[in-house]
Amino acid sequence: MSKIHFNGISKAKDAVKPKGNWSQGLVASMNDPDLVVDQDSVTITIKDKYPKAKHHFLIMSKENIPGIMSLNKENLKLLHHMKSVADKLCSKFDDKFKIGYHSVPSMQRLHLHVISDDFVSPCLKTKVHWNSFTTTFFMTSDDLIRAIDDTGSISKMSKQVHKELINTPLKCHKCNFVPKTMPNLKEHLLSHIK
DNA sequence: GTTCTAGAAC
DNA sequence: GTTCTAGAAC
Repeated sequence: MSKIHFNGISKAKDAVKPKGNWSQGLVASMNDPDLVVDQDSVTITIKDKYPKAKHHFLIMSKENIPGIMSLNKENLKLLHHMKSVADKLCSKFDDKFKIGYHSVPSMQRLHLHVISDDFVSPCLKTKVHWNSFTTTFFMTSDDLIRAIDDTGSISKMSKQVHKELINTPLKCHKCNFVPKTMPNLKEHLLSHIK
């Protein structure tokens, strides 16, 4: 009887991932000409790589602000400007839009979601996706600016509330329909398209 | 954030 | 048997 020995070659984990991890994906997208649609001295507007609706953009800060938890009153001018950029972008379309921030963002770098409220897209797949835009997990730009104006910072959402919001039972955002499954919801959403 | 997929739900 | 969800990813 003999033991099997690893020879050291089997674990080549460093060779597989040459670049930064997934949470830096948006920063990488800022340099992707296929995704950038507009920019000015302080913001870059990109198309979300995995759009959750017919139109889904991200207004990003060029300044390295990690996320909403890093904001303070010195950023108020920037926040108002980002909202202004979002409004101007929306005016190019007939669709109704939601403009706001995720309470617990997954990706690094401050980014404002600008998303049409049809939510018809192959990339919308999970309950997490749905609830991140249709519950209070989605903080409107106006509410976020008001919070910074009032208190000077964004209070961190508790793990408990985060979990509850993300696990909220599916419900249509436009009517009282309660779908049983995500495919069920996606089919229903088509009925709200003009 | 996405991909993959085991096993729960149907 | 197929659909769908939910957790790991070294």
